[in-house]
Amino acid sequence: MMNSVKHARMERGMTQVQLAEKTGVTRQTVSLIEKGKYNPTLKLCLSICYAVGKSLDQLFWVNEGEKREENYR
Amino acid sequence: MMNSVKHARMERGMTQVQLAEKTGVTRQTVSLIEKGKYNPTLKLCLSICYAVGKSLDQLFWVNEGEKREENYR
DNA sequence: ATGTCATGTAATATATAGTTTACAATATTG
DNA sequence: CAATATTGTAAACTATATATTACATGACAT
Repeated sequence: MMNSVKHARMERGMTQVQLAEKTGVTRQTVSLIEKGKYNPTLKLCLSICYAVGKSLDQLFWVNEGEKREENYR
Repeated sequence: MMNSVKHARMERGMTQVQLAEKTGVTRQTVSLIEKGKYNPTLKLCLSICYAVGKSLDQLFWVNEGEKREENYR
């Protein structure tokens, strides 16, 4: 469950605590999401998007060698 | 929690049952998500994306009068 | 009319996302 | 170095996403 939340957050010069406050969630939750150790809710994903000024695709779409289905698009 | 899952599914000529099977989830879950009554997991959102051949932004980004934060982008 | 098919929805149960508290580890800065 | 800020992580708890079973309804054939 890789994502680019950490990169986007640091671009904005935000700390995990600040992002957590802004998204109404705990610092631990932010940490685990950045580490890819859990599977956030869509609502939370959107909150994070708003907080760091990125879209869902920019933050959570896995472009690399990830397990995207072969017959996509 | 509006989204365009239903529209995308019908474009593909899929039934709720088929989408449910393809995403490894229950028909009821698909129904509730389409009705906007539930807040799916990122993993499930991605499964749905793959199944109907759309991106996260295309399916789950709320462009309309939704509560997107004023200072986005 | 009757028989499927696709969908909406409710009740109860289970898995897991997110909280709380707490401590450790690693920057970072004086 | 010491002091402080930032992050990683663990255990026990709470909230909620999802499963299971079940019933109801409308569409559309036959």
